[in-house]
Amino acid sequence: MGRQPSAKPTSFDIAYLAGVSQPTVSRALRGSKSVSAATRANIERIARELNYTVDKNASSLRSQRTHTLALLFFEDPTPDQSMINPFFLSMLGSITRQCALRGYDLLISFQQMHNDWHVAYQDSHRSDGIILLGYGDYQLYRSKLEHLVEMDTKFVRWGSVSDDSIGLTVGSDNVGAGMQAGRHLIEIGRRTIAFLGDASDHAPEFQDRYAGLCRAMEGAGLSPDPALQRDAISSEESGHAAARALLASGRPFDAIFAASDLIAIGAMRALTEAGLRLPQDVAVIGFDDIPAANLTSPTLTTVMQDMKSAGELLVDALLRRLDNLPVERSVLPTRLIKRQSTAV
Amino acid sequence: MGRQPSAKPTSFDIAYLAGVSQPTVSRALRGSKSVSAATRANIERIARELNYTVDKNASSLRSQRTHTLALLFFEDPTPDQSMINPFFLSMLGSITRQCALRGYDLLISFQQMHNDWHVAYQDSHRSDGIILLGYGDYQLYRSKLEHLVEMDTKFVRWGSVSDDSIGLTVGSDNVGAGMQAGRHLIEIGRRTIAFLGDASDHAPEFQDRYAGLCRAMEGAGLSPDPALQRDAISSEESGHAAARALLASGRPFDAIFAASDLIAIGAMRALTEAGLRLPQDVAVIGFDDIPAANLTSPTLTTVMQDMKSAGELLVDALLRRLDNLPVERSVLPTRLIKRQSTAV
DNA sequence: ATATTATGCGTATACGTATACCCTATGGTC
DNA sequence: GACCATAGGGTATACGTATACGCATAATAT
Repeated sequence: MGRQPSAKPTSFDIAYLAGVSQPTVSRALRGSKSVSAATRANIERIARELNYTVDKNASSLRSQRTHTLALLFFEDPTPDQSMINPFFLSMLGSITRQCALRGYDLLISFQQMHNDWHVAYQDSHRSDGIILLGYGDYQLYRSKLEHLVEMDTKFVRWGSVSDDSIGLTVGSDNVGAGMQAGRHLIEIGRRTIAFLGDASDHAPEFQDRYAGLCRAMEGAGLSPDPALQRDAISSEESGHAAARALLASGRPFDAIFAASDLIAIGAMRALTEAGLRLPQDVAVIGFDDIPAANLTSPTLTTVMQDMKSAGELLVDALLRRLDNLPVERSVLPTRLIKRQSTAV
Repeated sequence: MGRQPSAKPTSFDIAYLAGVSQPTVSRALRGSKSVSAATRANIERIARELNYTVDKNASSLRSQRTHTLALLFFEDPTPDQSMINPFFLSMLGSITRQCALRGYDLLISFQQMHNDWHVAYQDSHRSDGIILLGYGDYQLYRSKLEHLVEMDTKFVRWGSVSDDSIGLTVGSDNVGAGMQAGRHLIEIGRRTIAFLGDASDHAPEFQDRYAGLCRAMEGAGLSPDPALQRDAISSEESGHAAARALLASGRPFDAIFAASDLIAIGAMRALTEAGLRLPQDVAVIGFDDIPAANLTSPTLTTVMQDMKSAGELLVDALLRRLDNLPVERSVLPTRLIKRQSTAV
């Protein structure tokens, strides 16, 4: 529209045109009720005509609120590689959308985890709070989290929601998800179910999924065989190696529950290479429902996490934390997506 | 380390402790050479001890430079879906890394394209410049770009680097890539090569890839058959539909060059469903080298774009533009990744 | 020895907004 | 008719940093 090619208008310009003072402009545009309706309407009209925008820096400096959140990925195995776990990417979409809805900007960083996050983002007033995402070495992670808590950094994280978790956490019901997967495999007649994924306390989410599987099996009168659990981190290679090791052990099994789709995909490759038929010989279930899960052959049955709610809850929890409102951990239900890899 | 639990230190605090004035602190920390080495060292030491960080808002307000870039995705087909083209995600990784290296923060948004970007990011001093990414309706896109140019918004975009392109552009050598793909198919003995992808000027990148294919064929004495080109947007469904239509036409072909991996994957599914053997009956080449390309069966031969350089060049070009340095469009070479879908 | 320039730093102020505080005119209360 | 509350908006100032300018002192030139 009719826009001045001149310098950017300030609240003083508007004030002058409206015949009021600058603070009145500020009040009017921020919705203060101590401005008459007529004055406000006039100011808003002029602001629109001039294409006025509040200067973010000045506003943040004065109010000490940036209306910006920082999203940080924590993932240690691939410092240089641009390969990001596809699961987190769909989370990213969800979070950006929610930030936009709530009127917040989103700053993102894939940098390696270091101790200076509070400095880099909060102390320098780049963002009001931090969202943490990522798998990785949980022990290392944990010490960093403790540091953040100590520094009184405002943050929320995605992860395993257990009692001892540090800071404010939002996550899926991993135990429940494990049960879903286990029950489904049992329903289709499988009795000896292997689990691929780190079950130590280095990876609480995987641990929970395994616990859920075990509970489902016990509920059906089956006893989980610890020898059928193999460690794996969330990568295709790791899944491939774990499945090969399992096969090499000679221990029979008729199903695999993998702690992530990447693991499952690697495992399926190993099984196929070993001449096994899927799902007749071995049924496979993954976790995350990444896009590739629908492309494998057979297509992969998996547990889908509620990404849409995840982003909403993460952002909402963090904003409540910033406002010092009461806020509790959230646990999200999951959904089983049945595909060919368990279709008998 | 020994950190005051009190309010955040300012440059005045440092100045007081160092026995100098606040501006000297600012100069010292910003590397001005009109500060003696001794004074600077002392100031830096105190700043470190106090865990001092420059306040981003105050700094940006005063200097009128935010040291922040905004990354905007433009993709119209899926306004609500969180499904993002995997290709752009690897670009995202590359860009974030480069921003970090250059000392810039990255603001990201997946919002729908609208006319107010300059307002939302540049005019409000949220960022110094904008990076545009995305496929989509090019005609619509084009009008928006013209608007940005008119508003003197500082931006750079990823796309087809042709003479009439608007604004500063960085992109792959799509014509050259098409030639690479075509030559490879010809080398393995294919003569009737189909192309799946929009070849109209709605999608200049796809158009260029098709042009490269045609040039390769003509160079080998073959004449491209226009009937073997079928429109498709970058999605699996679209690729599936296009391939089915091609099969239904009854026109024989022994190879497909798809304008993107997603299209190729959809096409492979259609071919398999039709009982054709890959690559014996039909060889397939995709584009982008998304992670899933290595998971299909057969694994997909594809053209890889140089993501690492892409991020570097985009960021570098934009920063040069911000500094009013001379900057030109860049064209990046591509690399053919041979996999099973063309292994005869 | 005087003029000249560079070095190192302090003084003053601008960046644009938000908010605490104060003031003026109403209107209603007894 | 003196009294107080309220609406509506002005005045002053703070947020923390960066930069134009000026002014010494010291270094160099002539």
